[in-house]
Amino acid sequence: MLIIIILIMNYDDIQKLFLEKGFFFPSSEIYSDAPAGFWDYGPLGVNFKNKFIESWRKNIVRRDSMIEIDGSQILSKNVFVASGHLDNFSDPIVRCNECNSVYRADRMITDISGDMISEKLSDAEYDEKIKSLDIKCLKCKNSLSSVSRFNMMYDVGIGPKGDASYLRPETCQNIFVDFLRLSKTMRIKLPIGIAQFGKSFRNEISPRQSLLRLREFYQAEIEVFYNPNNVDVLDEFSTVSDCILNIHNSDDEIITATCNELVNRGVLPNKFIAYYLGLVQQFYTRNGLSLEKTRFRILPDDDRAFYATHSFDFEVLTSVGWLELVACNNRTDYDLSRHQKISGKDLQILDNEEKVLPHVFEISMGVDRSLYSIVEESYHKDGDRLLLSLKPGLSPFDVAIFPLSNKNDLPSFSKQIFNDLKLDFQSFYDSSGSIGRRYRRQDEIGTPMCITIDFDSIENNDVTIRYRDSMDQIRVPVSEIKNKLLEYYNN
RNA sequence: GCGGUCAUCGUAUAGUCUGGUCUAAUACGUUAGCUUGCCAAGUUGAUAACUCGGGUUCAAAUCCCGGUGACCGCACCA
Repeated sequence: MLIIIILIMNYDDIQKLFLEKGFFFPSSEIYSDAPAGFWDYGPLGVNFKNKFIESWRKNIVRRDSMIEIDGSQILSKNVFVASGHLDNFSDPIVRCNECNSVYRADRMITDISGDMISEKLSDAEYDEKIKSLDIKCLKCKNSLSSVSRFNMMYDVGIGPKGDASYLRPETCQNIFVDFLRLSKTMRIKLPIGIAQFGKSFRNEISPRQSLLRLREFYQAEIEVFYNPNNVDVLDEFSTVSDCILNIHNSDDEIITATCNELVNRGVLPNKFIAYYLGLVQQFYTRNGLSLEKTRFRILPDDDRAFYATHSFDFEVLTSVGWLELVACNNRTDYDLSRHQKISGKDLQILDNEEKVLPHVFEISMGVDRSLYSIVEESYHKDGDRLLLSLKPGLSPFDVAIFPLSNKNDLPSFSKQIFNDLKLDFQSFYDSSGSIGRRYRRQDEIGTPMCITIDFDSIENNDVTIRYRDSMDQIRVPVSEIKNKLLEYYNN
């Protein structure tokens, strides 16, 4: 009996795969002053990311007839005055005058005085408290500087005068500030999802773990605008009512049940929210994360972002612990009312004769982290074979084409097949090394099918298709290749 | 940002303590042949590295100082 040992890979193995195969690598790598937290996507990473986003478009955006925008990454200061990021996104910090240790002023005062200190005080109020409590550096006991602000947003000077503006710390603000025009030009009806995929920027104090904590990263966000008086009338709910979710509640219990049961038992507030959580679960299951390793964590009051009334973090269990992939937040009318106030524009729209300021439910996906998690769960060692079992449609290459030998007319015949496929499928041609080696190389980067042309191929006009997961081989006529590929990818 | 540990071909290691045959080695990888012809075989070549800057010294991968980065811990994580 053959025993196949399947070994699970950890963070270091994934990192090595990324670097060696050109998925991702550090930005500005050849310069010694390359800052941490910035990563470039290599050729395989780009293909993989594009396919992941295409799956997001197909299975969420197009499925629900959402509309998509692609907004500017630099936004005006007023956007962030309204959004609250200028106030809430900056931490009050103090610095030791001797050893340069940095502390959060509010937490330090809370720890030492024992009283809860708000993070919303003015700098002068913090200075006052530090002085009256005679707080010194925790490490070297020397005096502390006065309070200053560390804002996680990158500021950008515009034009010769350097007018203040910022790189967006989340993609969704574009959606809110574009809402007025979209509502007037796109004939939208509530509920309507507005989607955006793009870069966000946060000046993390200490980025770590490559793709898991970046200073410049991809988000795929959906803001669902809805009428708060009308949240339970969603026809589509039936498509997820039997979808099973793991809910991790604030009492540290795990509740596993269908969306329908979770609403009926009051674990989830309504069908509207349950529907979108179901969509997220279905999307990730389809793309390779198993239910057993995923959960929605209900965030307790003190853990939620400043704009949210309900928050559910979709998390996945990886070799580095539970990792947040998607933040699902009920932002209510926080954003639109703030933008309405600061901009002075009326952002209400008509919904069945009723004038409403829509509420917003947000599904904010961290793309880089999602890609990492999918690779970690898909990558394993099958005997001595390294195998990346990505789901159909996610692999960097759809198909690889190999002439068995470089003799006779095999290469030119193979090139013809390659040229015939490469516009419709992400194809890869390789003629060097033994055939086994070529198969293994594709296994490791997840290519699900390889086509081999042998000495009989020219005469019979047929090829061998070899499958990644089973290693099975089938013989098909050249005219059948595209059908076989479509059969696999539409499965 | 702080503290600890660390940094050598694409990757994993040797060499560093005790400076000098280090003209930096080995394996895997990559690559060009030969061979083979459906699962990382064999064989002959080739490829490619001392993190960056400064200092000590007759001589630095090796010792000293600083920068940058990585890992672990603290803090941070909208």
